[in-house]
Amino acid sequence: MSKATIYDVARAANVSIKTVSRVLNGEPKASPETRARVMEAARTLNYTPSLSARALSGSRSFLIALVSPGGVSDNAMLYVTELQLGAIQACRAGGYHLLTEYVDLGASDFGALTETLVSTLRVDGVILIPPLCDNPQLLSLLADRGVNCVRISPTLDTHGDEKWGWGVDIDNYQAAFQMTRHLMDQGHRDIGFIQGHPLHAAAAQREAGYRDALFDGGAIPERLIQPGMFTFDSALPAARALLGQKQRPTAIFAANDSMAMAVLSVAYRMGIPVPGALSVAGIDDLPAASVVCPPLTTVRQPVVEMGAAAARFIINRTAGQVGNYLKQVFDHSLVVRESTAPPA
Amino acid sequence: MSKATIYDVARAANVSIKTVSRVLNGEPKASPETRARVMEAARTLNYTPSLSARALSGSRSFLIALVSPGGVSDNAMLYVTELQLGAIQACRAGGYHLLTEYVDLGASDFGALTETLVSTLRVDGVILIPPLCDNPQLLSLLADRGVNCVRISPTLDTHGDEKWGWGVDIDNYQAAFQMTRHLMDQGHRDIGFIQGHPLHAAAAQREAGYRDALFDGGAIPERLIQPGMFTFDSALPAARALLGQKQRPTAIFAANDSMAMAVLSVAYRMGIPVPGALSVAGIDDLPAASVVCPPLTTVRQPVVEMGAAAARFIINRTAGQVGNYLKQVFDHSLVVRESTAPPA
DNA sequence: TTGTAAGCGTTATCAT
DNA sequence: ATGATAACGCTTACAA
Repeated sequence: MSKATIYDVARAANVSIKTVSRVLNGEPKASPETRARVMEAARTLNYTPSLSARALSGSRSFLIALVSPGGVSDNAMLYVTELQLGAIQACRAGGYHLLTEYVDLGASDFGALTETLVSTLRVDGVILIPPLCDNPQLLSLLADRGVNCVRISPTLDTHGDEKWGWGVDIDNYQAAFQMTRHLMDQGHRDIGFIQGHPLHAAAAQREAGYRDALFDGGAIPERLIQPGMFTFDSALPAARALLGQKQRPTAIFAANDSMAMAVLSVAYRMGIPVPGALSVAGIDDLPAASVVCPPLTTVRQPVVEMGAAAARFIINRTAGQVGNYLKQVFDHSLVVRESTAPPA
Repeated sequence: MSKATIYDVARAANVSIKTVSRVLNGEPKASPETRARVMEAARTLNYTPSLSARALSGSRSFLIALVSPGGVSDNAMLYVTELQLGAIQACRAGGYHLLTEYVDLGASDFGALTETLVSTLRVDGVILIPPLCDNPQLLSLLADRGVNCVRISPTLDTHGDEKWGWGVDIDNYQAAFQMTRHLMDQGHRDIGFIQGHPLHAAAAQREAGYRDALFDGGAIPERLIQPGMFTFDSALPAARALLGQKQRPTAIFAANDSMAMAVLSVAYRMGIPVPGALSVAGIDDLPAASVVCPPLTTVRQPVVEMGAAAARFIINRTAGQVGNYLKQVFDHSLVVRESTAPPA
């Protein structure tokens, strides 16, 4: 009924608690016979070790914190759910558990957050969601305390310094390049672009991919490029500017899905049929992307896998394995749905 | 640099560790003077107590687990993010932390999950997302171990038995009733309805609200009511059935937003203008609801608040306060956007 | 290969 | 009002 302890197992298996500990932690020294006896005892007693006790005594807490920026209401944040799913799966596989914490970017006390993470929780690592993963203050606070950080789609250039943590990302340049080429393959030449948040490196990389793909011999008229902030609302004026031109583009490529949906919305209001008179594309493959009308052509990031890789990195690192790569780049894939078609 | 312990604080304040513990836990017996000295010492030392140590020694772990069903890819699950946000906020306010766990509904070992929650993590409570919150096996496993459960939008009737946990919900009947009336106020009489998952009590309650509002004197032709499962895909055939009728309804009310979006999608493909020739409404106010074309009229649940209330309940419960209410019903609100309008 | 004993940093039980 | 001291359940030296 009440929880079994290591002593109960030791007694049942007729060994010392140390032996139980050894067996359960997979340490080498233990005779197969003893090992079997201990395993058996643990199973029948329904024993699972106490995390608190392990953490208090050992050097690991078996806890990973996923830290997201609070106060973000845009649905761009939705991929966090998938990231979390991947992280949880990896945690389970490694006997770890995932804590979720939010930080308000505005009036936030990164010092207190760090203290909580390090002293109270003693987490074995932290997964940072953008734009937290690019906050130099938070990053250095964590680095000073020796916390393993994994940054999701990191922007801030760490100049190869490992102390700033490890990162997972896709090749944003290639993703945008390929999407632009997809549009061009369909016959589009007048392709508008809505930029992402200027402080986010992914934004610049995506714009570069667009520019390089489109350039291909001729200069790009600046009227085709409009500013955005990665949010739905920020793309509304950009879409209006693009679609209000006398010679309006036959396609618009937004730097992410939230903004592409804004384009869809503006086109809808202006009575411009998509993809009949306008093709629209984004990047991210948000859950909503397949549900809007028409379903959005976009680039899919393996977000679940990225979350799992992030957690795995921390787990391996804590277990002593030293992965010395500073960033892992994942494969993306073009998802062609109905929002893109050859121009009329 | 390295973490301060209660001993460091005791030494700095020139008291015993017990006194430090007392002061920090707000226990009554402590002279104001001593209290001030301890607080001061704790502040300057940047001391935060170790969760592991507290959990190991005391009766609380300061941990709450949010358990979601895994393998759910429908965007209906998106409100979990908001629920989580609320729960985290409440946790922070109470010195708690939120763990997230997933369970695969298919091949899931609820016993192992329970053991992890109870023995390994020793969580102070569990928040259960539908349809987990209605799984009798899991529920009784947790109840047997004395785990505080909070069920989100619970379905399974617990006949007022407190051991099955507490619940948070909205008044689904009223929500559907009001939405139907909104449609009727606009002049609609031929209002189609897409049902929710048959095993989910909210589905039945919403249907009842719809029926009662619409009935109002005359019987409801069964052709107006089509089956659905709360998912986008499940509502596609239902929408087609409704819109394929010679005398098609002038409005469709889907039991949730995911399905309402499916209606939008089918109408789009059939060339039926919304809201010109068809009004569409849902329930939930998913993040995507405001982004689709046209923006969806729906019912908003205070999901963030519900998450916070769930966590708060567990925290208060663990702290000894006995809230003996079995369910808290939150206010919903009609969100009228552009997908509903008077019939032509 | 196995066992003993000493922490880990708290809370809780007694005294004082 | 305050302080020793014993748990709590484990890992980690250090022996045997």
